Amino acid sequence: MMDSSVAVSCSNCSVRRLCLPAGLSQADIDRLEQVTRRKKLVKAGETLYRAGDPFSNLYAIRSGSFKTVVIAADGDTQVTHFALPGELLGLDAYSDRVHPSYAEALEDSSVCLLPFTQLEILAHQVQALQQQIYTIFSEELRQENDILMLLGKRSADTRLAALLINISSRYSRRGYSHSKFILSMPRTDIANYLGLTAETVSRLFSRLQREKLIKVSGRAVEIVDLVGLSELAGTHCSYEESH
Amino acid sequence: MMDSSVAVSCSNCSVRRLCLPAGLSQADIDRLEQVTRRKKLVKAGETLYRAGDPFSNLYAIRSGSFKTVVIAADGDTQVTHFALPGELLGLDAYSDRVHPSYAEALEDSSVCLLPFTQLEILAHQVQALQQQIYTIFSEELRQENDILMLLGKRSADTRLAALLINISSRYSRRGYSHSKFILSMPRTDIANYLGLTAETVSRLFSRLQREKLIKVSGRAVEIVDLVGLSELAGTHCSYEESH
DNA sequence: CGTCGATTTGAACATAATCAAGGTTGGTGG
DNA sequence: CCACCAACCTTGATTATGTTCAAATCGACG
Repeated sequence: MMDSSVAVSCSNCSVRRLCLPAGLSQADIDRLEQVTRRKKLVKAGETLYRAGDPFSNLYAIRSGSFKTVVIAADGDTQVTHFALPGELLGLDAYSDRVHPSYAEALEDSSVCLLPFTQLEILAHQVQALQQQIYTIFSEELRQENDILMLLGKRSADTRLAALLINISSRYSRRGYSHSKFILSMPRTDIANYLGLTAETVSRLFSRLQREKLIKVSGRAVEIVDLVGLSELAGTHCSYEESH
Repeated sequence: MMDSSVAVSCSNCSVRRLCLPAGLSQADIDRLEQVTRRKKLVKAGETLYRAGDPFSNLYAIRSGSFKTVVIAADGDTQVTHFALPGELLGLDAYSDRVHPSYAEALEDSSVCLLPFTQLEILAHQVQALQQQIYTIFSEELRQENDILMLLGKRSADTRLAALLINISSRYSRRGYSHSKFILSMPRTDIANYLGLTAETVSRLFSRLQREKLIKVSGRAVEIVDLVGLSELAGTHCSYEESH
């Protein structure tokens, strides 16, 4: 890990308000920084961790994006998450001390390493951090609920619409445009995530464009009719979850 | 809450080894009991909490079973969980301080009330409890991954097979037969959970019986060919997660 | 400019949804 | 004890939706 000497500081991190430091006092952030000194660069297509790897760190995404994938006994795979900057990876490994999924960078990315044992000790001393960890766990659970909702809905167009709304709101939360963004993942990953085939996803992009809800050009997406898309998705465009 | 005076003790609870006390010393359990004194009875069809209710307690199921359901903006519902004895309900409410789903008893049930604020304070003092809470959060996340896997798989028979295997292993963990059990939920709930219709689920039960993988009579299920069913489910029957 | 992977599009097919009856089961009251 | 009712479950016929297989096109990159 030749890049581990790179100095990292939460204080001047561009995604700190979305990450663990959110809501912490400057003094607490100073203490947090003592366990988050190391970062790691992961190139597009490389894995951050593999299924079965021992659990030692959580990873906070500084830049780039990842997909997490679980592998069934029969070798079948399922994309379970698309993770964006400020989001945490690896929480689901705690109980087994082993990562149940693998995380692969969708583009060149940078992550902070959070040694969990040290984080645990610090959380014991800093009440606000403890609560922040609970919050992140809980938010993760709630987000999974949303995905379940999405996959439970039968129609394919509803699923894609919901994913676009979801990604849009997450980009907007990062401070980027909520109407124009570049999807970092290929159609096959979107399809796998939504429980569809790549062909169907491609057709849906075409259809949504024909219906003047979005504009697509490869992985570049522009949401033209947010209200219409939200109605299709069934999740009346929720941008209020930002704060 | 007229039943709140009923004395409850973790020490002699039949599901303690599946619940929060798992792995705690007797001394720690004694302390835990001080915050878990109250229990509540919920009749079949009644709700334990509703979506939007303020978060104040976690609920540990002592007996019976529940479904948790999220309601989309368009009124559409999605069953997200079937919860059995020893399992905890309400964890996903932490971040918003509000329950994002409702929990309804599938049969007459009994739960322990765990006031989260008190639990949090105690966890701060008892390291083992703190870790147990992390573990439960993390297990919950991992379980959600399994469900995603399940919904992502295209074929309906695979989904039902996977659910049966999952429920079977959970019953076995409780000490009950893993080959014979009574499903406490109606077909419509199974269908909603699996992203199918009740008719399809009914046909699938018939088909799995015709193929000699199971025997069904209403809600009573017997798994005849566990290996065959596991192969269909794709999750090579995992009973090793018990300990 | 050529190559390879990713994407789009088309046509035939499969799977599960929908619509529509029947058939069970358990609880209630005569 | 039996009749009745209301949920719940099963089964069949038809239809809709998404998959599969196949081929053409696009686009990044050497």
